[in-house]
Amino acid sequence: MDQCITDIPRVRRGDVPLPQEEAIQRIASVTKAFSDPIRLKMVYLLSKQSDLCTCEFEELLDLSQSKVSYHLKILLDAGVIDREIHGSWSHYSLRNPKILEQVHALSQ
Amino acid sequence: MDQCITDIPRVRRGDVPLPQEEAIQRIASVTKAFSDPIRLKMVYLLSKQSDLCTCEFEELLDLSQSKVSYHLKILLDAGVIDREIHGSWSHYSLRNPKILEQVHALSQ
DNA sequence: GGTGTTTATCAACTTTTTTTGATTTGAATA
DNA sequence: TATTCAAATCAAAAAAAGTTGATAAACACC
Repeated sequence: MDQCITDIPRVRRGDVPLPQEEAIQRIASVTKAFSDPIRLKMVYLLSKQSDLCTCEFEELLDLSQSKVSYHLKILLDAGVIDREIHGSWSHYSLRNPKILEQVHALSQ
Repeated sequence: MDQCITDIPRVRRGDVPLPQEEAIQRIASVTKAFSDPIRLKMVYLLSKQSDLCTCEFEELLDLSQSKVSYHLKILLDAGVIDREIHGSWSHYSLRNPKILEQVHALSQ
């Protein structure tokens, strides 16, 4: 057989320590928040318009009210966006206004 | 009622142009690739050990062969990793060695 | 050729995520 | 107080993603 690049097996269990499971889960919850097209569009809209309420997402993305609430909650729980309540309205904004650039950098 | 921060409705469909659906989908495929704990660990391992074959992921993460192949394919299809075939072995490496830092920056 | 190794793929199943429509909650207004 | 409006929540259904064990393909070695 062709010589493998290096000897095999080269690394065994325990050779490379992994991060804490908790740290992995935290990162996964954030990347998961960005992994849905609807939520990416929401983040995009917030990067152009720094403050939007639920009904504006409905209007801009042509989505049902419960669908909008569902996705906003995922972004909120992941810490991607913040909510400010004014009367009956919920206003959302990006916690980090530069986040979209960082997401975009992942796919370059 | 409390005065809303601004008049409503403030923005309507078409007011904020969205990126092409295709561009959104491409970004989503990358963020989705990073949204699973197993795949995050794989990327982490590759950031510490620049080249690993399928069976090494099995050993290091204590996972079945088909599960490892399944997750590696998702990372490969998203363009996160590259594959080099040597005989019967498939060797994987990060397309962008700094990608883990960028992923980590998302959750800061 | 026959055997063993590494890896990918497949189909069936399980789990998770998303969607949908209805209901509930809280607040403003007539 | 009754009504209306914005938004969250719920339960059921649908869709997507992940897991599992088996099979297949490609290669090396005897």
